[in-house]
Amino acid sequence: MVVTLRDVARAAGVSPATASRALSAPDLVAPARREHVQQIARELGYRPNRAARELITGRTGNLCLVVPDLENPFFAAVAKGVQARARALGFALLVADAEEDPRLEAELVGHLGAQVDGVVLCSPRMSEAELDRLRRDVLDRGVPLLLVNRLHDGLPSVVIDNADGVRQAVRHLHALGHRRIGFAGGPAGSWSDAQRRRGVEHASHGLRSVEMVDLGHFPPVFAGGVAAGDLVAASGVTAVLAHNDLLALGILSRLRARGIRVPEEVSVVGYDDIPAATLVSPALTTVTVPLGRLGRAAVDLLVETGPVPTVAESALAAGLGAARGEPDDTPTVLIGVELVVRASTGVAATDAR
Amino acid sequence: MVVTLRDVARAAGVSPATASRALSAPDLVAPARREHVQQIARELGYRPNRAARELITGRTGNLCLVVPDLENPFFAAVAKGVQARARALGFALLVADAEEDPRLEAELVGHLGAQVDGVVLCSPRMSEAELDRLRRDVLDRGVPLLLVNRLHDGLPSVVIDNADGVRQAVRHLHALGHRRIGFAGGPAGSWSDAQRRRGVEHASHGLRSVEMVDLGHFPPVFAGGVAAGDLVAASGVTAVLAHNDLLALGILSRLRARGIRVPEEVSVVGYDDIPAATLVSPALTTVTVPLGRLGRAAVDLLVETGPVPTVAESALAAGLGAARGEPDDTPTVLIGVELVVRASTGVAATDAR
DNA sequence: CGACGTGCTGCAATCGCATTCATCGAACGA
DNA sequence: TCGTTCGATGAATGCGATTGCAGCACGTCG
Repeated sequence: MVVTLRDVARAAGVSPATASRALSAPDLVAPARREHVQQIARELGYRPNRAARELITGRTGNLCLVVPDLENPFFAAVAKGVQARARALGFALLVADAEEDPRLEAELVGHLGAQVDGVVLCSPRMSEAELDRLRRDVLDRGVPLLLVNRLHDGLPSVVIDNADGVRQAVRHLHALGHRRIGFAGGPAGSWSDAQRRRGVEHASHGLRSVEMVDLGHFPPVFAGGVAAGDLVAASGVTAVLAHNDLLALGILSRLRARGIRVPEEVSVVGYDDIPAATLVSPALTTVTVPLGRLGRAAVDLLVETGPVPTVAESALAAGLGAARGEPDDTPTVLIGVELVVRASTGVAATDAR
Repeated sequence: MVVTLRDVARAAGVSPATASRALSAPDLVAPARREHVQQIARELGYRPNRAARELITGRTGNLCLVVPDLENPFFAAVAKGVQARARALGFALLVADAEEDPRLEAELVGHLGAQVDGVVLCSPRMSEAELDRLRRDVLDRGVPLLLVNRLHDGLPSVVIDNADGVRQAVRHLHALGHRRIGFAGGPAGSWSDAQRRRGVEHASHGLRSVEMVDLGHFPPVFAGGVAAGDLVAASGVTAVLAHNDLLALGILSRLRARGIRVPEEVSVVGYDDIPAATLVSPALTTVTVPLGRLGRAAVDLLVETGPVPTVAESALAAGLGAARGEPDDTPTVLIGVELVVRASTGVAATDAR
């Protein structure tokens, strides 16, 4: 029924050991014999049993991705990149949707971490404490864990260059003559919100006479943007930078519904460049984040990081430092971003509004 | 380091056999002892090794989902539903993105099928022949395979009630006074295009004096809709029904760009109700497909179908018929749909255009 | 000509768990 | 009281692949 290694070995007239080596450690077998075994294996349609292999090698050939919401285009794009690179490297990908619940995220990492060779975690809102618990788990179990778009001591990560993205956006608006610029932030607990907020401050310091107006925190969804839109209108800014595109689209929609013209009266800039950004009119000026590349980079870094030394080994290697959770040099990849100017930004209105 | 069943057994003072039974066949062990073992297992943080269990039971605890494009909101929504239900049933989910390539889809099903307990396949464009090859593979290997939104003899499937969706849309337009209605179809090879096209014909037969105008086949993306938009304008229809929302959004955008007002001059109806449908203005009237429910239903049906009898067994059971690939009664679930009326449809223009 | 690599190959021991089969004691009926 | 049955338990086996170790043949060098 199903072809096993013994079948191949028998058919090729060698021992199972040799057959195994011919297929997965070719240098150890004499060339002629090696070819022969491989040929037989091909003919018989032999497929190594992954469970058996995993049992003895400890490697599963699977990676795992945990995201808050698969339907969110941001994470969908990351997932696509992760999936592509994983497959290219010969891994299958387990995907888990945590339904926006940080506790569930942690649980999923715990459960799935046991059956994979590495975990990519997108968790903008998990608490630092929880994250630290996961990090310790990782040290215990030797399953590498990588963070997307978030930094944490002791965990490798791939992050977006938010400071630069925000800087580009602010400079763009400044160049168009905007001097009072609103910032519609993301959720208060979100790591990337904190990042971008800091980026905004930093960017505005470098420019003359720019005043940034903090419009507050909003849920990073369309409805959040609708609420934000009214604040934009009331604040008297001539431009607004939103935490992400969905928020920006909500703002756009609300402004238009209230008869405020975009970009003539107010310019709007988003972040992420999700597909819908080009489907609306005016098309959204936004910061495009190469999410596919981000996902691929995540897998590369994860695999390159390799099996994590167990807690005992790492304690030996690093003295007590590592065991006590002190920051060490964990690899981080920075993903560059680019502003794409579309129709939602324009020259600032000259008359005082 | 890692707790094994032997450790639990030793700590509980029983044999590994009893420990195993206490945890996975509780009725076979005396209540007191059972509790005790379970308690110990909990204290030690015992986790059964999935590879070992798989090796002996043949069950992996994983399901697999193959989709053409994870970033497509349609498939993202299905994936979310599949994922949720799979987890609820104790399965992990392997997700594979086939990059819109039917050949890759088949290959993925082949590879991943070997390491899962069931496969959910979304493949609108795979050829019938290829599909049939997969079906035969399934019989060989005993891995259940389920089709989403497509029918094929011998394979269970979950399909959308396209005929009804189209009927609702056409009746809606008819009620608004439209008499010449355009249909912008999907890709020529697509199964659901054929379905909807048939639905259109059928629906229009039931109504007096409705003329359906076939505008042709279009790639089911925004750009396809832009092209379709011009055909809509040239065809003199007062309403158009698009194969899916992306297409409809493209049409909407093109019509507006050409100064044709929606819905005053032309009404537009989409299909699928993707998130972006509510983000544009006018918001898109469309047929909402409960994709999450579809995904969940798919998993339920897949699991319920259970392990497929091997080819030998089924041949015995069904005589030569099954082996010769004759149609048998494979279970099919029909997912109902609903028209949601938004702002892109209105009363037909009374003046001849 | 003998000792010692060197290069391949096979034996056998895992890996962690489920499951079959035999055993043993208790409970029950006669 | 004894035989029988049944329920609970443990010892042993095997799932399929990998791998340390030993053995074998051959070549080389002293």
